[in-house]
Amino acid sequence: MNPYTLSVIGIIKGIPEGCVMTYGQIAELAGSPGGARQVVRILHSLSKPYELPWHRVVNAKGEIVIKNEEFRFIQMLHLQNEGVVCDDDGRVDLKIYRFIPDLRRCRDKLGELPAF
DNA sequence: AAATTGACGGGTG
DNA sequence: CCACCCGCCAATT
Repeated sequence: MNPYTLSVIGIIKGIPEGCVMTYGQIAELAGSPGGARQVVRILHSLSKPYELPWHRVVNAKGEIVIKNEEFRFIQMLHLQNEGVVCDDDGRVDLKIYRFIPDLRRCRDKLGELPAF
C-alpha cells in the first residue's frame, strides 16, 4: 500500500468524535492537494477493513453527498449521535465542526507532510 | 492502451 | 443560489 493511502487512513482515523473534515482537506494534508477523488476512492473501498470513521468526512461545502439513501441516513445519524448538528438537507456548519489538526503532531504520527 | 468513473474542489458567470 | 467547466488521479472497464 502506498504511503499516500496510509496517510489518508491515518488522518481519517484521527478525526475526533463530534468533528468533520472535508475531502480536499484530507487530500492536502496527505500531500496531494487536488487529490480529493483519491480520498473518495479510499473511503469507498477501505472504510470497512480499516474501520474508518467515514461519516466524519463531508464535501467542501459541509454537505453529506453520499448517493445511497440508506448510507446517507446512517451518516446523519452517526453525526447527530456525536453532537454534530445537521440540517434536513444533510449539511453541517464547517465553521463550528471542521477539525483542524495540529500539523506538528501530524508529522510525528504520519511522517512527511507538506509544509504549510 | 485508452476511456470511464467517482461519497470532490475551485473558479467563473 | 445555480450551472458549467476544468483539474485531479488511481482503479476499473
